[in-house]
Amino acid sequence: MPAKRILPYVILGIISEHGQLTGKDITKEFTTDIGEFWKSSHSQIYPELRRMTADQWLKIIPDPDNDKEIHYQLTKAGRRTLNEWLETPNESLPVSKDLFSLKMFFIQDKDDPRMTALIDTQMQLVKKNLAHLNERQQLLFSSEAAINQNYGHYLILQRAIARQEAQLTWLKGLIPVK
Amino acid sequence: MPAKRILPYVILGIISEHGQLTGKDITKEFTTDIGEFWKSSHSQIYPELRRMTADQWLKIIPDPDNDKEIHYQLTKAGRRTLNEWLETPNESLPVSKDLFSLKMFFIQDKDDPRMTALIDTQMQLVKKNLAHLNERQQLLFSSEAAINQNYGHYLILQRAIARQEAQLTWLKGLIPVK
DNA sequence: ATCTGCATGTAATGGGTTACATGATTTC
DNA sequence: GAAATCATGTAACCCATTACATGCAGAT
Repeated sequence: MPAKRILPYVILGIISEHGQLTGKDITKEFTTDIGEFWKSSHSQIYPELRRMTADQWLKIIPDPDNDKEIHYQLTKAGRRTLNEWLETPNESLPVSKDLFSLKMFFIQDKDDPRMTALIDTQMQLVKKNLAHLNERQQLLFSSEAAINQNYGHYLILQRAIARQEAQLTWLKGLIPVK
Repeated sequence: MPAKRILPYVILGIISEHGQLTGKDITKEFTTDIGEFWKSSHSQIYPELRRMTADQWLKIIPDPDNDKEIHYQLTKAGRRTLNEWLETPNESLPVSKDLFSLKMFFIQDKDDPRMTALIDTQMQLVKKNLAHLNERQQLLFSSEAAINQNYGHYLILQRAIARQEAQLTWLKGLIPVK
Protein backbone atom coordinates (compact mmCIF):
# COMPACT_ATOMS: atom_id res chain seq x y z
CA MET A 1 0.00 0.00 0.00
CA PRO A 2 1.55 3.29 -1.09
CA ALA A 3 1.67 6.32 1.20
CA LYS A 4 -1.63 8.13 1.53
CA ARG A 5 -1.74 10.91 -1.00
CA ILE A 6 -2.58 14.28 0.44
CA LEU A 7 -1.82 16.61 -2.44
CA PRO A 8 -5.14 16.22 -4.27
CA TYR A 9 -7.05 17.22 -1.15
CA VAL A 10 -4.82 20.21 -0.61
CA ILE A 11 -5.49 21.27 -4.17
CA LEU A 12 -9.22 20.81 -3.71
CA GLY A 13 -9.06 22.94 -0.58
CA ILE A 14 -7.07 25.69 -2.23
CA ILE A 15 -9.32 25.92 -5.26
CA SER A 16 -12.47 25.83 -3.17
CA GLU A 17 -11.23 28.80 -1.17
CA HIS A 18 -10.90 30.89 -4.30
CA GLY A 19 -13.65 29.58 -6.53
CA GLN A 20 -11.43 29.02 -9.51
CA LEU A 21 -7.69 29.02 -10.01
CA THR A 22 -4.97 28.21 -12.52
CA GLY A 23 -2.07 25.87 -11.91
CA LYS A 24 0.13 28.89 -11.50
CA ASP A 25 -2.12 30.34 -8.83
CA ILE A 26 -2.09 27.08 -6.92
CA THR A 27 1.67 26.85 -7.17
CA LYS A 28 1.91 30.32 -5.72
CA GLU A 29 -0.20 29.37 -2.71
CA PHE A 30 2.50 26.96 -1.63
CA THR A 31 5.00 29.76 -1.38
CA THR A 32 2.94 31.77 1.10
CA ASP A 33 0.35 30.69 3.68
CA ILE A 34 0.13 27.00 3.03
CA GLY A 35 3.86 26.91 2.61
CA GLU A 36 4.15 27.13 6.39
CA PHE A 37 3.05 23.54 6.71
CA TRP A 38 2.92 21.97 3.27
CA LYS A 39 5.13 22.09 0.21
CA SER A 40 4.57 21.27 -3.42
CA SER A 41 5.91 22.41 -6.75
CA HIS A 42 4.40 22.98 -10.15
CA SER A 43 5.81 19.77 -11.55
CA GLN A 44 3.65 17.88 -9.10
CA ILE A 45 0.68 20.16 -9.39
CA TYR A 46 0.09 20.17 -13.15
CA PRO A 47 -0.07 16.41 -13.58
CA GLU A 48 -2.22 16.21 -10.48
CA LEU A 49 -4.67 18.74 -11.94
CA ARG A 50 -5.00 16.58 -15.05
CA ARG A 51 -5.60 13.47 -13.02
CA MET A 52 -8.17 15.21 -10.88
CA THR A 53 -9.93 16.52 -13.95
CA ALA A 54 -10.00 13.01 -15.41
CA ASP A 55 -11.43 11.78 -12.12
CA GLN A 56 -14.16 14.41 -12.35
CA TRP A 57 -13.08 16.21 -9.21
CA LEU A 58 -12.29 19.31 -11.19
CA LYS A 59 -13.68 20.93 -14.31
CA ILE A 60 -12.00 23.36 -16.64
CA ILE A 61 -13.54 26.79 -17.03
CA PRO A 62 -13.04 27.89 -20.64
CA ASP A 63 -11.56 31.32 -21.17
CA PRO A 64 -12.09 32.51 -24.74
CA ASP A 65 -9.36 35.16 -24.82
CA ASN A 66 -6.66 33.11 -23.13
CA ASP A 67 -6.12 29.48 -23.95
CA LYS A 68 -2.82 29.41 -22.14
CA GLU A 69 -4.05 29.83 -18.63
CA ILE A 70 -6.34 27.00 -17.60
CA HIS A 71 -8.83 27.77 -14.88
CA TYR A 72 -10.01 24.95 -12.67
CA GLN A 73 -13.08 24.75 -10.50
CA LEU A 74 -14.46 22.06 -8.18
CA THR A 75 -17.19 19.79 -9.49
CA LYS A 76 -19.93 18.58 -7.18
CA ALA A 77 -18.00 15.37 -6.73
CA GLY A 78 -14.87 17.35 -5.94
CA ARG A 79 -16.64 19.32 -3.27
CA ARG A 80 -18.05 16.13 -1.80
CA THR A 81 -14.59 14.56 -1.77
CA LEU A 82 -13.11 17.56 -0.02
CA ASN A 83 -15.84 17.55 2.59
CA GLU A 84 -15.41 13.87 3.26
CA TRP A 85 -11.71 14.34 3.72
CA LEU A 86 -12.20 17.25 6.10
CA GLU A 87 -14.46 15.07 8.21
CA THR A 88 -12.12 12.11 8.34
CA PRO A 89 -10.40 12.02 11.74
CA ASN A 90 -6.61 12.10 11.72
CA GLU A 91 -5.11 8.90 13.00
CA SER A 92 -1.67 9.98 14.12
CA LEU A 93 0.61 12.89 14.74
CA PRO A 94 3.21 13.64 12.10
CA VAL A 95 6.82 12.69 12.66
CA SER A 96 8.69 15.83 11.82
CA LYS A 97 12.10 15.16 10.37
CA ASP A 98 13.91 17.47 12.66
CA LEU A 99 17.66 17.91 12.31
CA PHE A 100 17.94 19.80 15.56
CA SER A 101 16.57 16.90 17.59
CA LEU A 102 18.64 14.47 15.62
CA LYS A 103 21.95 16.18 16.21
CA MET A 104 21.19 16.92 19.84
CA PHE A 105 20.36 13.27 20.33
CA PHE A 106 23.86 12.24 19.37
CA ILE A 107 25.64 14.67 21.64
CA GLN A 108 25.86 12.99 24.98
CA ASP A 109 28.13 15.34 26.85
CA LYS A 110 26.54 18.27 28.62
CA ASP A 111 29.66 20.37 28.06
CA ASP A 112 30.20 19.57 24.40
CA PRO A 113 30.61 22.96 22.71
CA ARG A 114 28.65 21.70 19.72
CA MET A 115 25.58 21.59 21.90
CA THR A 116 25.81 25.30 22.58
CA ALA A 117 26.38 25.97 18.92
CA LEU A 118 23.34 23.92 17.94
CA ILE A 119 21.15 25.67 20.46
CA ASP A 120 22.35 29.01 19.29
CA THR A 121 21.67 28.28 15.64
CA GLN A 122 18.25 26.90 16.49
CA MET A 123 17.44 30.03 18.42
CA GLN A 124 18.30 32.20 15.45
CA LEU A 125 16.10 30.11 13.19
CA VAL A 126 13.17 30.14 15.57
CA LYS A 127 13.45 33.89 16.07
CA LYS A 128 13.48 34.48 12.35
CA ASN A 129 10.50 32.22 11.81
CA LEU A 130 8.64 33.87 14.64
CA ALA A 131 9.24 37.30 13.17
CA HIS A 132 7.87 36.06 9.87
CA LEU A 133 4.80 34.54 11.49
CA ASN A 134 4.07 37.71 13.41
CA GLU A 135 4.37 39.68 10.22
CA ARG A 136 1.86 37.38 8.54
CA GLN A 137 -0.51 37.76 11.42
CA GLN A 138 -0.35 41.50 11.32
CA LEU A 139 -0.80 41.54 7.58
CA LEU A 140 -3.67 39.09 7.41
CA PHE A 141 -5.53 39.33 10.68
CA SER A 142 -5.39 42.87 11.94
CA SER A 143 -9.17 43.18 11.89
CA GLU A 144 -11.86 41.20 13.68
CA ALA A 145 -13.62 40.70 10.37
CA ALA A 146 -10.55 39.16 8.76
CA ILE A 147 -10.28 36.72 11.64
CA ASN A 148 -13.87 35.60 11.36
CA GLN A 149 -13.65 35.21 7.64
CA ASN A 150 -10.81 32.72 7.81
CA TYR A 151 -11.02 31.37 11.27
CA GLY A 152 -9.20 28.12 10.62
CA HIS A 153 -6.31 29.88 9.03
CA TYR A 154 -6.22 32.31 11.90
CA LEU A 155 -6.13 29.52 14.45
CA ILE A 156 -3.27 27.62 12.96
CA LEU A 157 -1.26 30.78 12.58
CA GLN A 158 -1.86 31.40 16.27
CA ARG A 159 -0.83 27.84 16.96
CA ALA A 160 2.38 28.15 15.01
CA ILE A 161 3.23 31.34 16.87
CA ALA A 162 2.46 29.77 20.24
CA ARG A 163 4.63 26.81 19.38
CA GLN A 164 7.59 28.84 18.33
CA GLU A 165 7.30 31.10 21.33
CA ALA A 166 7.24 28.08 23.59
CA GLN A 167 10.28 26.69 21.88
CA LEU A 168 12.11 29.98 22.15
CA THR A 169 11.39 30.13 25.86
CA TRP A 170 12.64 26.60 26.21
CA LEU A 171 15.81 27.37 24.28
CA LYS A 172 16.49 30.47 26.37
CA GLY A 173 16.14 28.40 29.50
CA LEU A 174 19.00 26.24 28.28
CA ILE A 175 21.58 28.97 27.96
CA PRO A 176 22.64 29.28 31.59
CA VAL A 177 23.03 25.50 31.75
CA LYS A 178 26.52 25.50 30.26
CA MET B 1 20.42 18.22 -6.98
CA PRO B 2 18.65 15.49 -5.00
CA ALA B 3 17.37 16.03 -1.47
CA LYS B 4 20.09 16.01 1.18
CA ARG B 5 20.39 12.52 2.52
CA ILE B 6 20.24 12.29 6.26
CA LEU B 7 19.95 8.57 6.84
CA PRO B 8 23.68 7.77 6.63
CA TYR B 9 24.42 10.29 9.37
CA VAL B 10 21.69 8.92 11.56
CA ILE B 11 23.15 5.47 11.13
CA LEU B 12 26.63 6.76 11.97
CA GLY B 13 25.22 8.37 15.09
CA ILE B 14 23.37 5.28 16.20
CA ILE B 15 26.32 2.97 15.73
CA SER B 16 28.71 5.36 17.42
CA GLU B 17 26.47 5.42 20.48
CA HIS B 18 26.73 1.67 20.87
CA GLY B 19 30.18 0.88 19.53
CA GLN B 20 29.03 -1.79 17.16
CA LEU B 21 25.64 -2.88 15.91
CA THR B 22 23.92 -5.14 13.39
CA GLY B 23 21.40 -4.00 10.82
CA LYS B 24 18.71 -5.51 12.98
CA ASP B 25 19.83 -3.51 16.00
CA ILE B 26 19.78 -0.30 14.02
CA THR B 27 16.34 -1.07 12.65
CA LYS B 28 15.12 -1.55 16.21
CA GLU B 29 16.41 1.87 17.24
CA PHE B 30 13.96 3.48 14.86
CA THR B 31 11.05 1.90 16.68
CA THR B 32 11.95 3.44 20.04
CA ASP B 33 13.85 6.61 20.93
CA ILE B 34 14.85 7.89 17.55
CA GLY B 35 11.46 6.92 16.23
CA GLU B 36 10.07 10.00 17.97
CA PHE B 37 11.60 12.21 15.31
CA TRP B 38 12.98 10.03 12.53
CA LYS B 39 11.74 6.96 10.72
CA SER B 40 13.45 4.33 8.64
CA SER B 41 12.95 0.68 7.84
CA HIS B 42 15.26 -2.25 7.30
CA SER B 43 14.88 -2.14 3.53
CA GLN B 44 16.50 1.28 3.56
CA ILE B 45 19.02 0.44 6.22
CA TYR B 46 20.64 -2.68 4.79
CA PRO B 47 21.53 -1.19 1.40
CA GLU B 48 22.71 1.95 3.18
CA LEU B 49 25.03 -0.10 5.41
CA ARG B 50 26.57 -1.65 2.32
CA ARG B 51 27.07 1.70 0.67
CA MET B 52 28.59 3.15 3.80
CA THR B 53 30.92 0.19 4.09
CA ALA B 54 31.97 0.64 0.47
CA ASP B 55 32.58 4.32 1.22
CA GLN B 56 34.80 3.33 4.14
CA TRP B 57 32.58 4.96 6.73
CA LEU B 58 31.91 1.61 8.34
CA LYS B 59 33.84 -1.59 8.78
CA ILE B 60 32.54 -5.06 9.40
CA ILE B 61 33.56 -6.79 12.61
CA PRO B 62 33.95 -10.47 11.87
CA ASP B 63 32.17 -12.86 14.20
CA PRO B 64 33.53 -16.39 13.85
CA ASP B 65 30.55 -18.23 15.33
CA ASN B 66 27.84 -16.31 13.50
CA ASP B 67 28.18 -15.26 9.90
CA LYS B 68 24.52 -14.34 9.67
CA GLU B 69 24.58 -11.32 11.90
CA ILE B 70 26.90 -8.65 10.53
CA HIS B 71 28.33 -6.25 13.07
CA TYR B 72 29.26 -2.78 11.90
CA GLN B 73 31.57 -0.29 13.52
CA LEU B 74 32.64 3.24 12.59
CA THR B 75 35.96 3.71 10.84
CA LYS B 76 38.09 6.76 11.54
CA ALA B 77 36.66 8.36 8.43
CA GLY B 78 33.16 7.51 9.61
CA ARG B 79 33.75 9.15 12.95
CA ARG B 80 35.18 12.20 11.23
CA THR B 81 32.17 12.39 8.93
CA LEU B 82 29.78 12.17 11.85
CA ASN B 83 31.61 14.89 13.73
CA GLU B 84 31.63 17.16 10.73
CA TRP B 85 27.91 16.68 10.31
CA LEU B 86 27.22 17.41 13.96
CA GLU B 87 29.12 20.66 13.62
CA THR B 88 27.39 21.80 10.46
CA PRO B 89 24.79 24.45 11.34
CA ASN B 90 21.22 23.74 10.33
CA GLU B 91 20.00 26.11 7.69
CA SER B 92 16.25 25.95 8.10
CA LEU B 93 13.44 24.67 10.22
CA PRO B 94 11.62 21.57 9.02
CA VAL B 95 8.22 21.88 7.37
CA SER B 96 6.15 19.31 9.17
CA LYS B 97 3.47 17.81 6.99
CA ASP B 98 0.70 18.35 9.44
CA LEU B 99 -2.81 17.21 8.60
CA PHE B 100 -4.32 19.04 11.53
CA SER B 101 -3.10 22.41 10.29
CA LEU B 102 -4.07 21.55 6.77
CA LYS B 103 -7.65 20.66 7.54
CA MET B 104 -8.09 23.56 9.93
CA PHE B 105 -6.81 25.86 7.25
CA PHE B 106 -9.66 24.95 4.94
CA ILE B 107 -12.40 25.44 7.48
CA GLN B 108 -13.29 29.09 7.36
CA ASP B 109 -16.35 29.18 9.52
CA LYS B 110 -15.87 29.54 13.25
CA ASP B 111 -19.01 27.52 13.93
CA ASP B 112 -18.35 24.67 11.55
CA PRO B 113 -18.82 21.52 13.63
CA ARG B 114 -15.91 19.88 11.84
CA MET B 115 -13.63 22.32 13.55
CA THR B 116 -14.67 21.08 16.97
CA ALA B 117 -14.27 17.51 15.81
CA LEU B 118 -10.79 18.19 14.52
CA ILE B 119 -9.74 19.88 17.71
CA ASP B 120 -11.13 17.05 19.75
CA THR B 121 -9.31 14.39 17.76
CA GLN B 122 -6.10 16.37 17.93
CA MET B 123 -6.44 16.66 21.67
CA GLN B 124 -6.76 12.91 22.02
CA LEU B 125 -3.69 12.37 19.89
CA VAL B 126 -1.62 14.90 21.78
CA LYS B 127 -2.66 13.47 25.13
CA LYS B 128 -1.73 10.00 24.05
CA ASN B 129 1.63 11.14 22.74
CA LEU B 130 2.28 13.11 25.90
CA ALA B 131 1.56 10.08 28.05
CA HIS B 132 4.00 8.10 25.98
CA LEU B 133 6.70 10.75 26.24
CA ASN B 134 6.28 11.00 29.99
CA GLU B 135 6.58 7.27 30.24
CA ARG B 136 9.82 7.36 28.28
CA GLN B 137 11.16 10.06 30.50
CA GLN B 138 10.39 8.16 33.64
CA LEU B 139 11.88 5.01 32.22
CA LEU B 140 15.06 6.54 30.86
CA PHE B 141 15.82 9.57 32.99
CA SER B 142 14.74 8.93 36.52
CA SER B 143 18.26 9.40 37.87
CA GLU B 144 20.61 12.33 37.70
CA ALA B 145 23.30 10.04 36.36
CA ALA B 146 21.14 8.87 33.48
CA ILE B 147 20.48 12.45 32.52
CA ASN B 148 24.15 13.38 32.48
CA GLN B 149 25.08 10.32 30.50
CA ASN B 150 22.78 11.19 27.60
CA TYR B 151 22.21 14.83 27.98
CA GLY B 152 21.26 15.53 24.37
CA HIS B 153 18.67 12.81 24.39
CA TYR B 154 17.35 14.09 27.68
CA LEU B 155 17.01 17.60 26.33
CA ILE B 156 15.08 16.74 23.24
CA LEU B 157 12.74 14.54 25.22
CA GLN B 158 12.13 17.52 27.49
CA ARG B 159 11.59 19.64 24.43
CA ALA B 160 9.07 17.26 22.95
CA ILE B 161 7.18 17.17 26.24
CA ALA B 162 7.22 20.95 26.53
CA ARG B 163 5.93 21.27 22.99
CA GLN B 164 3.08 18.87 23.44
CA GLU B 165 2.10 20.42 26.75
CA ALA B 166 2.04 23.82 25.11
CA GLN B 167 -0.10 22.49 22.32
CA LEU B 168 -2.47 20.82 24.73
CA THR B 169 -2.87 24.06 26.64
CA TRP B 170 -3.54 25.84 23.39
CA LEU B 171 -6.11 23.27 22.33
CA LYS B 172 -7.87 23.46 25.68
CA GLY B 173 -8.06 27.20 25.33
CA LEU B 174 -10.05 26.71 22.13
CA ILE B 175 -12.85 24.68 23.62
CA PRO B 176 -14.93 27.49 25.13
CA VAL B 177 -14.73 29.35 21.84
CA LYS B 178 -17.53 27.16 20.46
C1' DA C 1 15.52 -34.21 8.58
C1' DT C 2 12.02 -31.03 8.50
C1' DC C 3 9.88 -26.98 10.18
C1' DT C 4 9.89 -22.51 11.97
C1' DG C 5 11.81 -18.14 12.92
C1' DC C 6 14.81 -14.66 12.01
C1' DA C 7 18.55 -11.49 9.97
C1' DT C 8 19.36 -9.97 5.79
C1' DG C 9 18.39 -8.90 1.11
C1' DT C 10 15.65 -7.49 -3.21
C1' DA C 11 11.79 -5.95 -6.31
C1' DA C 12 8.00 -3.13 -7.52
C1' DT C 13 5.70 0.87 -7.07
C1' DG C 14 4.93 5.60 -6.33
C1' DG C 15 5.92 10.27 -4.56
C1' DG C 16 8.84 14.31 -4.85
C1' DT C 17 12.64 17.32 -6.56
C1' DT C 18 15.47 19.36 -10.11
C1' DA C 19 16.29 20.44 -14.51
C1' DC C 20 14.96 20.92 -18.90
C1' DA C 21 11.36 21.70 -22.74
C1' DT C 22 7.43 23.82 -25.26
C1' DG C 23 4.58 27.15 -27.04
C1' DA C 24 2.15 31.37 -26.61
C1' DT C 25 2.11 36.28 -25.25
C1' DT C 26 4.11 40.49 -24.22
C1' DT C 27 7.71 43.91 -24.90
C1' DC C 28 10.67 46.67 -27.25
C1' DG D 1 9.50 40.56 -35.70
C1' DA D 2 13.09 39.15 -32.44
C1' DA D 3 13.74 38.48 -27.66
C1' DA D 4 12.26 37.79 -23.20
C1' DT D 5 8.85 36.17 -20.11
C1' DC D 6 5.61 33.15 -18.55
C1' DA D 7 2.20 29.16 -17.87
C1' DT D 8 2.32 24.71 -18.58
C1' DG D 9 4.39 20.33 -19.43
C1' DT D 10 7.93 16.46 -19.22
C1' DA D 11 12.12 13.59 -18.00
C1' DA D 12 15.52 11.78 -15.00
C1' DC D 13 16.67 10.67 -10.76
C1' DC D 14 16.33 9.46 -5.98
C1' DC D 15 14.00 8.27 -1.75
C1' DA D 16 10.71 5.56 0.86
C1' DT D 17 7.36 2.00 1.57
C1' DT D 18 5.40 -2.56 0.96
C1' DA D 19 5.74 -6.98 -0.15
C1' DC D 20 8.21 -10.72 -1.22
C1' DA D 21 12.62 -13.68 -1.20
C1' DT D 22 16.78 -16.09 0.65
C1' DG D 23 19.25 -18.81 3.56
C1' DC D 24 21.00 -20.02 8.04
C1' DA D 25 19.89 -21.73 13.06
C1' DG D 26 17.62 -23.85 16.49
C1' DA D 27 13.84 -26.71 17.84
C1' DT D 28 11.34 -30.84 17.61
